[in-house]
Amino acid sequence: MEIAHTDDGPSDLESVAAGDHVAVVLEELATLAVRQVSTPRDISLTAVSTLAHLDRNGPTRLTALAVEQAVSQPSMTQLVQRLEREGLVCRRTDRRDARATRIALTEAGRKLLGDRRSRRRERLAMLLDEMSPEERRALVHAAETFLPLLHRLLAGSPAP
Amino acid sequence: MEIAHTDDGPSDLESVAAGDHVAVVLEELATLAVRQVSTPRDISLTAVSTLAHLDRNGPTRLTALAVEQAVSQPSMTQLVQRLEREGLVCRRTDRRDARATRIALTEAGRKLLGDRRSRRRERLAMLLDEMSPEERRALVHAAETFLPLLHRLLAGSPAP
DNA sequence: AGGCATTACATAAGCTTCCTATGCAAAATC
DNA sequence: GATTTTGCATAGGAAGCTTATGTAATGCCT
Repeated sequence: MEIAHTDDGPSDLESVAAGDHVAVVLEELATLAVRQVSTPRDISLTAVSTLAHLDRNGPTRLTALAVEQAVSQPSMTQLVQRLEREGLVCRRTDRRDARATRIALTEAGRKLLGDRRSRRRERLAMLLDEMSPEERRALVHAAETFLPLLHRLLAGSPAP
Repeated sequence: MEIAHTDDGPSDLESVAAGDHVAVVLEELATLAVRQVSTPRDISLTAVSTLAHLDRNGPTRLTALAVEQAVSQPSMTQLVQRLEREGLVCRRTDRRDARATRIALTEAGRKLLGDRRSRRRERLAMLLDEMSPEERRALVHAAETFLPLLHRLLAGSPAP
């Protein structure tokens, strides 16, 4: 293969070496995350993520939600129908555009998010409580260092 | 709520504070990982993970694979049938136990894993190549610090 | 204003991957 | 040797996603 973009030969070698390290970590990380997240207790990942978006950004159009969650528009239609049936969101027809509907979080939806957050918070606190204060500080620091770098890394990554 | 386990009051408070930080990072991490991973390019996550297990551990019983991947036995039966149809694994009946079948990786399966790895390796190297050497080193260091701590954190976590 | 393309969403049909319930043969146990 | 257990297969079904298509409202253009 010929990756001949610029003249940074040595940098490229370093990148490969670093990649071997990072790849292992990323793989494990992905496995952990998927194991933790992709086992829906009662509601799907996309559903929670959508509710969270509505909580942060207020009423949003269906198509915008689909783009945000990187799913097709029909998928989001289905999801919203489910969430509406469960009383977690409600639709408001846009006054200015009779085609569009603005999806909004209901009180029940907000409560569900809150409950999930506090449960996770408790659980995490219990786990952290079993670590020593040094470990805890180290974890917080490592997490805060790692995340922006990971974002930086994936910044140039094309959409999957 | 009353979490009155021992007398480590101040530690508990610290845990909650740390948890708030870590939770944000973990959430983002999970989102990134899921976005990257759970979009199967050509083969499902469980499939790849199963192949990887076979590559590391050699021929394995179907039930053991199911436990390993945390799916039901029928699901694993289906998955193995698919993988077999695609020529990625083969079944060998156990000589000592006529009920059992040992699932083994074929050459094609090993090749698929290798191809995936080298592709990922290239991609990661390209991404890392756009970072400065300092950023690269920082990322490697952060990753290596973060992972063991995360493992330590999840050690006491019950199975989801 | 009328005609046409575009936009926002809904519906239909199908795929993948998982599940539970059940069946059956080989092995283990008594 | 009869019964239970184990290892796997099959049947039937649900969740969540997809593409293809339909429909109504809007914007644009002459």
